[in-house]
Amino acid sequence: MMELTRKGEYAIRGIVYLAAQPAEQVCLLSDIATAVDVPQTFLAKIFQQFSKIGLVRSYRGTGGGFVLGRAPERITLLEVVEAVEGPIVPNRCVTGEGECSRTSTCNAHPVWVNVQEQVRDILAKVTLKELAGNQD
Amino acid sequence: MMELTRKGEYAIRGIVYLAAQPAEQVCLLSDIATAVDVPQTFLAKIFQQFSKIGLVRSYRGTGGGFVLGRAPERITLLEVVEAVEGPIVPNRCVTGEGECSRTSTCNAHPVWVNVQEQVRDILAKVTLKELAGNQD
DNA sequence: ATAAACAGGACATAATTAGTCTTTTAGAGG
DNA sequence: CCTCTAAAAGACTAATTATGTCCTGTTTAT
Ligand code: SF4
Ligand code: SF4
Repeated sequence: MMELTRKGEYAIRGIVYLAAQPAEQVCLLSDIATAVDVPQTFLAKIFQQFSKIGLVRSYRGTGGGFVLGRAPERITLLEVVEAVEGPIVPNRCVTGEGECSRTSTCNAHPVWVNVQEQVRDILAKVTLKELAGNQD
Repeated sequence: MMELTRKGEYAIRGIVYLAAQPAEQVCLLSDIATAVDVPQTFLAKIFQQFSKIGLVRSYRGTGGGFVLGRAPERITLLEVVEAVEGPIVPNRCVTGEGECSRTSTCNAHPVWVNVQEQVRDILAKVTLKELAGNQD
């Protein structure tokens, strides 16, 4: 239960690698994929998602590649995970919608809300700077 | 990410219903399934798993059914969830095995260990007694 | 122009989820 | 002993999700 998918794991590895590079260093997808040991085509999809929401900036053509969208200390693990896995939802009933008719009376519901908050809180407090630290 | 499956949700609903009954009240699977709105054959599988590890006791034949295996205040939500969903593992690397070669140097690893601990802790502090409270 | 590199979409395969169905086993009652 | 009841067990199926690949297009530097 509650397992990060490979996509999520790859996403973290990829962007942490970027965060570990010198600022504004443009990196080739092929280099990142090799370095973090992820299929390049798969990582491409992941970085496209990052790019759309500005977590990374991409440059096409010769000399192109990827650069981190913001300073590493201003990107949290929560953002990275939610970018590719969607919101953290331990049970249907915490999506906000009328997903379960029992929500109003259910004693378990607040527990899941609590789990969601705690997990989000932990991930929100970790930045890419910390994750990229001393990769030497 | 991190979503409880229907099986897990059904498991909780089913055993909470049982916990809400008078002690030693034998309940028919068909009644439980109807009450908590779960396909009976599916719930059967779930209760078989409960039975194997003693969370419930089962009786066959006429007058048979299911009874809670221990007092509701001595069964935690964590036990119930892990019974049907397996251990709570937010990422492969916290299974204990040599699942990822980067574990020893990875800065993200301790974060997942932390997530696991926090979630387990929350679920372990909730008992069936609390979940079954005032179902009137 | 042309080659480098990312973007986007369609596709393929495997694994997991969410069940159903059928047969077997155990117990209660006549 | 016979039969009815109810759970146990295992085989099976359909739908969904995960995990990719492949092909074509677009942008950009030289
Ligand atoms: S925990 Fe309660 S509110 Fe949430 S899905 Fe289950 S029954 Fe519904
Ligand atoms: S978080 Fe780190 S240790 Fe865990 S699987 Fe990912 S790379 Fe490996």
